[in-house]
Amino acid sequence: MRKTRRSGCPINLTLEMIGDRWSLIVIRDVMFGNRRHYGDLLRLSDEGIASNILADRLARLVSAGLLSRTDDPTHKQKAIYSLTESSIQLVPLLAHMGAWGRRHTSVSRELSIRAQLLEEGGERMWKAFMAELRSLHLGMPAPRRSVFAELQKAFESVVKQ
Amino acid sequence: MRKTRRSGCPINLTLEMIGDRWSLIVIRDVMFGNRRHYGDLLRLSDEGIASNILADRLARLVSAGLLSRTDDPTHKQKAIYSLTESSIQLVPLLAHMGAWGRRHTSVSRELSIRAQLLEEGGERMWKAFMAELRSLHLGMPAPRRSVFAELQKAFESVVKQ
DNA sequence: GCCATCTACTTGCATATTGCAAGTAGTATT
DNA sequence: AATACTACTTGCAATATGCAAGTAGATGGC
Repeated sequence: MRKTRRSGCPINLTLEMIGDRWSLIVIRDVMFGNRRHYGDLLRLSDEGIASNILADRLARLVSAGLLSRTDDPTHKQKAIYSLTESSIQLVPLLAHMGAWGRRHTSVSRELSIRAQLLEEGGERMWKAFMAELRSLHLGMPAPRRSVFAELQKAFESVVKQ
Repeated sequence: MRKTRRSGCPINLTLEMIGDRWSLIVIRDVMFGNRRHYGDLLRLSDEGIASNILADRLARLVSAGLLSRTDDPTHKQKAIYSLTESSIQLVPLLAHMGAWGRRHTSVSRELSIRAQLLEEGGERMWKAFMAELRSLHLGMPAPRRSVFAELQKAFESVVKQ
């Protein structure tokens, strides 16, 4: 743990919370991959996160209020990780990161189709996606539009090509 | 240096480029503070960056194409660091980070007034700011509106209170 | 010309973080 | 009763960070 914050600048404080190499990867997988269990996050990880790092990040994110952890009723050892309102509000940030990455790094086609859709969909799509995440993770009523399904479908059709 | 990229995901690749605790701080200071010399970045740093970390990050950012380094004609030892088109396109990302930080972390008033203005100004203001940065850093013609001056003025009026 | 100061860094070393591989205790399945 | 799955932990090596001090060359004042 770090002793104290470096400054009161909002960009700095955001970096102190999620500015490391794994926190946003974990949030991304929960958000876009709907991976809700430790094991899913570990084994399906595209980037190959180590088990101790994953455990550490999950604990940190829960204590920072960016994830919540609840028991899975179907299995006494399983825990379900959910987004919180704070992390759902990271959607525009992640969409921008994806858009920037598509332009300035050498992305792969399969893994950037979702970023492309989110960029093209704009604010309207982000709002719809956030409403859907609130239903999936916070128990709010489900919206009509499923951005999640749109993204999955596009991803799968690219993968199958 | 890291061997190879972890995955082709745009969010991951963006994180691999700027997802550490200092890169965006340096870019922020060049962008919003117009700090163009090593010494300014070191001595005026709100977060107290160490000299070796600063040297390392400047070198990395230059080699990643997020900053450029040119000789200062007024002093043979001075170097001028400038934003590039890639880093200028980080403006919306930084604006979102500032907006998120204002809502979800305990920011200080002086250091968040600029984030507030940028958030309220929206896309329109970001575009104007990017045009201004292109004039300051890339030698493009200067736009009429100076977002930089607006931000500075707001910052100073808050500090003087 | 001389010396103090300024310039962009580098160096050495202690501490913290990350990454890998293996292990653990309890739970569910067959 | 044995096997496999669950969410982790542990030990240790490699890497990154942070602090304090040092360096070589350039500039400015006298």
